[in-house]
Amino acid sequence: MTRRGSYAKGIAKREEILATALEVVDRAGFRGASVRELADAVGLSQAGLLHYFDSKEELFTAILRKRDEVDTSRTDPGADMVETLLDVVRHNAETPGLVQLFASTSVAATSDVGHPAHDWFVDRYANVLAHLAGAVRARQDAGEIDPAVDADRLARVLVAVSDGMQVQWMLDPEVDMAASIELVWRLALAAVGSGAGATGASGTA
Amino acid sequence: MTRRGSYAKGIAKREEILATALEVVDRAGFRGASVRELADAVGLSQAGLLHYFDSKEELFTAILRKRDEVDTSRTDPGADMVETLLDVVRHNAETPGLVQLFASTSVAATSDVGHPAHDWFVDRYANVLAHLAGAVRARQDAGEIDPAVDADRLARVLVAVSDGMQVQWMLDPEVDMAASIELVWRLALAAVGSGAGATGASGTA
DNA sequence: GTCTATAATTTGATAGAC
DNA sequence: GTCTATCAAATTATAGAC
Repeated sequence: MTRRGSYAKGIAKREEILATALEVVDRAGFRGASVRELADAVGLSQAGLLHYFDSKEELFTAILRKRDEVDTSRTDPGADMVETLLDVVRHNAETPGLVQLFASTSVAATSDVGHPAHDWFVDRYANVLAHLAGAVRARQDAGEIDPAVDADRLARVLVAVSDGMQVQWMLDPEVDMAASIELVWRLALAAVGSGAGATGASGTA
Repeated sequence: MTRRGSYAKGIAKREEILATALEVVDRAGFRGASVRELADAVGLSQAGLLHYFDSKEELFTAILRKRDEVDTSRTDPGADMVETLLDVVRHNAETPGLVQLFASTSVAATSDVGHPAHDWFVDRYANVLAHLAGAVRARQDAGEIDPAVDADRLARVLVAVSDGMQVQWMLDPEVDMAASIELVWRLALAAVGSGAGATGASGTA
């Protein structure tokens, strides 16, 4: 019954800690918080908290993992992926601390191959991109998006807008992150049959 | 002749240091580098380097400022702002260290009002957004972009794509950051007269 | 399983000689 | 103006008592 990487570590309690940590980061924000701060917040000593996680990075990554889990369960599995993305982004606007944690961790982990969360981010982006590209292709098949548009590229744009708007939103919480994604999507739908996909290169990267 | 904030600090030498630091970060990368590391690289002791900058954050911000300066001088002042953005982003793909430094500093500074670089980022984004929105409006006046599209919002999208693609590019340097911006721009131009601007809210945020 | 205590570093910043 | 030396603080991680 033990899970890979967390053998003998009291999984139930671990989950409980993560649930609490999620709320704490959400409410109190994340300002490069230390393990000790988070430990205090969840009602454990620093050593007590690290008993459940191998390192600081593993701890914070676990929180992000948990966040994804919660988002997934809150979200309609049958919904269009773009709608799901919009839903998650709208929800993000109510969890500043998690946006902060995600933004800083994503930069740290993606820019360092040795970071404990690097591989997780690789998988996460690959997964989201694949789903979004699928949604784009579905619209292309339905004749609603110009088939000349590179679906993978448009998927990357949607993810980039989601990530990039977080910075602008942190600078000014009045900014509507979801509306930016909607604008891109609307433009893609409106540009059907206008040759917007025309480009020199045909590669996807 | 002394400048605000750098009185009695040997401006010429400071500039020389920044020029070197720019190259160093560019070449050697930036992995949350310490002042000491950078000091070694520019041929000064840690104390010697901090003689020219009030703090670590001020130092790294100065590097980013310098980068902008160099970009501005490398760039055609009369060019369309979107073309300029593309030019800068294409150039970024050749300076991984600076992208890394920018990404992590922007997250740290925007998420913390007390960060020494916070105000600079506020100004920087306001400036870039204003220029891009102007470029959008020019196209709208020329009938090349649907006037119903919110120019400020499209400007935010362009900036968000630029920022967001940096993360995807750090995960995979094969990714073409500029091509994503081009796609958005092409979609905007292609969607003219198709009602893509239609939306419930009319606010810009 | 949780805590106390502490190890082992590291870092930014300052004081003061030269 | 630059360096050496050092400070003071903070952090993660671990060892070991209970």
